[in-house]
Amino acid sequence: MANERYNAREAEVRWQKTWDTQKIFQTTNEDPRPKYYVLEMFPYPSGRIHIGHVRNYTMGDVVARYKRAKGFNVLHPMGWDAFGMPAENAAMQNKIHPKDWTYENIATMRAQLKLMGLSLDWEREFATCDVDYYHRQQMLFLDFVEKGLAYRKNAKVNWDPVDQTVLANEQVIDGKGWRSGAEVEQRELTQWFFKITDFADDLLSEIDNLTRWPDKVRLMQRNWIGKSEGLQVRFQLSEEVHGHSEVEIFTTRPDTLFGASFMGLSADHPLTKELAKDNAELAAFVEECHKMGTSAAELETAEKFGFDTGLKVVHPLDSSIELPIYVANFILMDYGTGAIFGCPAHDQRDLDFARKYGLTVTPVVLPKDADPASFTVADEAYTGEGTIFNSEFLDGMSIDAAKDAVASKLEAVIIDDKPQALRKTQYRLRDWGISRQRYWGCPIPMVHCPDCGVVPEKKENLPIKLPDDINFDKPGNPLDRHPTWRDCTCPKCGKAAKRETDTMDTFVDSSWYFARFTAPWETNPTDKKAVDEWLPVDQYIGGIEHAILHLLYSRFFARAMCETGHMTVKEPFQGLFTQGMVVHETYKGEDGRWVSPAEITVSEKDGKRSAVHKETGETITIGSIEKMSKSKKNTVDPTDIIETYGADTARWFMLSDSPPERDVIWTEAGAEGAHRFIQRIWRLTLDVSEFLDFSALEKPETLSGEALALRKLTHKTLATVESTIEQLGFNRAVAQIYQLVNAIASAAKKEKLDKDASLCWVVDESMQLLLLMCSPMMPHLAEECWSQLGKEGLVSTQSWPQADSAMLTEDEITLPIQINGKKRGELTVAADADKDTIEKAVLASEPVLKALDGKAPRKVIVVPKRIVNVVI
RNA sequence: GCGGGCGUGAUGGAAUUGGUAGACAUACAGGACUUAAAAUCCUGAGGCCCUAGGCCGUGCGGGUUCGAUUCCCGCCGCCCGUACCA
Repeated sequence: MANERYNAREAEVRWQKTWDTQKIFQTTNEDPRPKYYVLEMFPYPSGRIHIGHVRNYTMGDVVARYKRAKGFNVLHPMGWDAFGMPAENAAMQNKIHPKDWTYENIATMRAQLKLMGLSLDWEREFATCDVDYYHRQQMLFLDFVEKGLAYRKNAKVNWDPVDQTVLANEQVIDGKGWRSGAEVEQRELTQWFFKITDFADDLLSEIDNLTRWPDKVRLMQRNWIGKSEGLQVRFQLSEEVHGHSEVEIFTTRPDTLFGASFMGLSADHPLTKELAKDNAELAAFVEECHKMGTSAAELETAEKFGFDTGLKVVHPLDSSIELPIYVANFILMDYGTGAIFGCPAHDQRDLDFARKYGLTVTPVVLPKDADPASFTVADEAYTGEGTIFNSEFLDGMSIDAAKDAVASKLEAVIIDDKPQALRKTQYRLRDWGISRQRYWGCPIPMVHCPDCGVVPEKKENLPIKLPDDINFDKPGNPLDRHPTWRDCTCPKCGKAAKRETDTMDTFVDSSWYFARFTAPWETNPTDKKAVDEWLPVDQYIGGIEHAILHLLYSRFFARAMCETGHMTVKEPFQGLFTQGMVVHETYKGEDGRWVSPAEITVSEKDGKRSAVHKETGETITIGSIEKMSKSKKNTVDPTDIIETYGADTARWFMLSDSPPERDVIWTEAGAEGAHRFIQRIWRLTLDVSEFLDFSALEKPETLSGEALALRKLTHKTLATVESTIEQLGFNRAVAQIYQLVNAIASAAKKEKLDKDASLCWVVDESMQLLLLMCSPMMPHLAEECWSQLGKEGLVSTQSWPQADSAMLTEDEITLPIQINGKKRGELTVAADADKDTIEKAVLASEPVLKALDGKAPRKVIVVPKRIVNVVI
């Protein structure tokens, strides 16, 4: 065995330079070969790359390199999702300008990424905070305004009354502002929205065609859009109040109308607002409702409260019944009409509410086999199937029939020239609020003119640049208090006017960057020819946390960009893969402070792992495995890993073991194991280059013994690696490669090779195929070994090899024999043996004869090429 | 609360998608080489029972099936999203 160690640090930089000077990863739009667009979700420039990035970008890089070898013109770009709150937080805490902070981070992270040897086209790089980029985003915004896809309306925000500023949901902790600790209030502001609901139906139905998306993501998007068929019903008030004579509700369960025991209004319902004007108690209740954050999780887990208005509505199907009207904190103004009827027996929230306020609970859906006389609902609402009862003319109907009967009946009732009820399709999806009262985002290019109102800025006046001379000494939006930035002239009448100071949600930036990558130099947002050729992205890779919002917003943007003539592809991502997180153990010192993995040494004794501080010797407690985070200090810096072991080790480890869609635990041992394997391939390469006389190799006519076995294994491995990479099952590809290396290593012994010329040829072929297979995953090592073996050119530019189909078939196969479903033996038969032959052989086999003991089997199940089961 | 997912040896996981559970790797133990260590190579191993051999075993409890890690129902635990974190 050769002893020279592979010097990854030296070799990796050298090969990166070679790829760079030969520009082999730069992509031109004019290339005639079939295109393949592989994209990983671009990073937020938080400061340094983390292992999660390494995992994400390695996966994409394997696909990019593999597809390049397969003959595709591959687009594999990189950029920065560079606007957002952390830059402003850094500005407040460290007195650094958000722009400087961001671009410094980008420089650091770019340098880190370059060490990984990713096959990226860096010529196309941009950051969303580049004026060039947000200039084009402002153009898109104006086009959206023109098409009615952007508009203004009121919406609620989290308001910090002490800091006098709008808070993000994550800045609200237990209902209090994170900085001031003040109780957060809901406030209404006029804000900009994108009309994503215009596309609700298309966004929903096209999910069916996203066959290369994970089912779970498709399901989540369907549920998010939340299409439901229901009935909008007008309930008449028993007496007119403030000019209101009725309240309209939306329900998906009109079949349960006879189980209604109350009506519920949102705290923001127009009637609630009217009533609160001269009802101090109600006004106080509404204010109480507003002392909550705006996030759904918070609203829905909060205890349910109601306020009895004392008003009544008349039951639409039985005028002798009157229902009380409550204002309740769990009814959202955003969904339906902001009013509901409560049927406690068949809705859990309504039931909780009814129990709290002592309202009646009348079941109207009878489960199958239940007794109508005794069926009651206690603490759990019945939401299942059944037959309608306690419901007059609906009794005995199925749920669906009753829904239809109620709809038909109320449609026919005319009040004030309008039917009392309308069948309606409702979506849970709401329009996308994009206004942010922050500095570090894309300015919304609109002007507020005292005479003309809200007017779009002229395109020729774009870009509306962010001013640099700002500070974060005071709370609130620096754009608001900038001495001059707001001042402008009205694009319509030319008089003095003010700029909009809201900036755009950073999700806007990431909703079209994939389109911009196809022609980042273009003066328009897109080069239509380029974008239509490159899109959709063939393989998009990123975290599951983006399953809904980012992906849905991007799908909306593609549609909106189609409507405004910027492209014609409406589904941006044809293939989607969601990778898991990288997690790590946590460590705590004696005083309970978090300690980073770099500060400690872990040892194992008698199966018990313990840790001590490297410098102080202090005992360290090993804690649970958690998502890597700065606050818990359980992060691993990829640059440290690359300096210690090299980029290929980091890449290989991130692909090994864990299925890519699942979380992976970063362990030092795992990294060392990956590194040992890299050294093993290098030693194997040195051995082979020493033992083989490459000039004397000749393809043998026939193969037998170990040479045949190795060649079969090599080609089978090639076929498997190919199919697993196609499925992004990298961990399985890795396991196959381990096995192949074990086999090559045992064949590549000097004494064996000296005796067997055909084995020499097979080993040479196996090594070449091995390196080609490894190249997408460990590209630097593959180059180094390729050149060590004296092969021509760069591995990175070789074509993907084709497996020899003659090597993939077996003459004989071994079938497991089961008796009563348990494995009791094996049977070797010809691969093409038919059922009868197998059955006869099985019945004559030793374990079966023994188990049957002269009796006849009850049943024999033969699954060709799989298994035989004898039932006794 | 709601929506989605995951759970297999000491550990990461594999299992041709209903057909031999534990491939491959990590950690561990023993051996070889070495003055020694590292590296490397070889060997062992799911648990239990005294062996032949057998029993148990894929979070827990049920079900469907000749056969279930895989499908169905109900629990438990953890994770993601929940519209202003990105």
